[in-house]
Amino acid sequence: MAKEETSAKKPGRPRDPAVEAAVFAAARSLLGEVGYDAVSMEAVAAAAGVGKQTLYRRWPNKAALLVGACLVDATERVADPATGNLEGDIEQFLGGTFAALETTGPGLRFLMSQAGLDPSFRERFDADFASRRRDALREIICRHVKARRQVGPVIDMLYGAMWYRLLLGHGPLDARFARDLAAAAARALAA
Amino acid sequence: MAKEETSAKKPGRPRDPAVEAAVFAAARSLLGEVGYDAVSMEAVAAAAGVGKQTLYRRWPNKAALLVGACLVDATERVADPATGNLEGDIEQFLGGTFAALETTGPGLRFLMSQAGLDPSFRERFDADFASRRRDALREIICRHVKARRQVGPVIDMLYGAMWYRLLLGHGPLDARFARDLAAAAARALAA
DNA sequence: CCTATTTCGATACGATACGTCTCGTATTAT
DNA sequence: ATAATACGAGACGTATCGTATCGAAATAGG
Repeated sequence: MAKEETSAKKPGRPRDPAVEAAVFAAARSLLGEVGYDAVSMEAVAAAAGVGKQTLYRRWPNKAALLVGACLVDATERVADPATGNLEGDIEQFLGGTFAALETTGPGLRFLMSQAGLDPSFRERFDADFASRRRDALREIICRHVKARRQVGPVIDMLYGAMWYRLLLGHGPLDARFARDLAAAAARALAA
Repeated sequence: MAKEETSAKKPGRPRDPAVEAAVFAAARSLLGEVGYDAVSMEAVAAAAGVGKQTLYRRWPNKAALLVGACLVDATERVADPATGNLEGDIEQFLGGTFAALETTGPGLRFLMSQAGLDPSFRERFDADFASRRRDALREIICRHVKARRQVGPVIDMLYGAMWYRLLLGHGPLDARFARDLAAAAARALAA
């Protein structure tokens, strides 16, 4: 065990370090354009300028490749809001989150879909990503709200509304939606 | 136009009325067991005891068949609430919806995941299933609420919270959650 | 310098599933 | 009786996944 400490003692030709970045970029681009089903491994290989066997040498299957490609930049950063009141803080936090989705939206939508399909990935995705976002929003809300009893369901409603629109695309994720959600949440949390 | 008034004047052999129910039952069962991708049309045909061409004679593709199977089930099993007040009606509608998820939850989770992966399926799933469920909830809410402005976002929050928990599994979809959501929605919609 | 080992791009290959097409049979209206 | 349609069954073409193989290139060890 623990043979990877020096990271390379193998005799043969080393792996090209540029392959992974090229493959991930090609995969994210294709995923955002046509969706998971329509992304073929041959298209990824062609767009990245590599052979198909190189893909299967590094990733066990198509899902693992695309999950890896989307996970590398899923760690988005949303600035901490400070408007002074509950509704304003929620609106600013959601607005920043929605703005980040302009670039990371397709990848995150794919990751959530994968979470719905794969129970083991679901656990990791919730623990490493989704639950941390909920905690960030919870901390903002709890600055203003004393009664913590209703905070949990409201957080699920806010993030749920975001994912619902991200997954189905039946409505925009824009500043107005952030304002409407913040207003509804503030009324729901009012003592 | 409007040829379906008498429902049948065509010469040939009529369609077997038992086929649709058998196909939908087989499709829902397989969908809950193995997931969208692993459900093959040949397996549905075999489980329902029909020929493959019979499936393609009635549904244009696999996606339409599975969406139809789940839509029929959802509309049949969620009763129209009549408690007399907004919060009670929402709670009863959500409670009935959550109860139906005990059996249909896995299948619906697969369908929503597929919607996130496949843009063309996303359109069909929203138009044929999700938007109809939103309309059903909207009609219930609009019996009590005059100001229609905030109804749309609140519907996205309610159904969003349901799908969020169904996909990630970080919290239960039980009667208490239905009550908490109904209470929050009623406060958000209060004039 | 020489050999073993591994990666590289390229491509042939088997397996699987969608959706179409055909076949012979059964059932209905005219 | 005839035309038209639905039925179960299954062959067929196309597409994609994932595997296997090939010659060339790159690296470590002797």
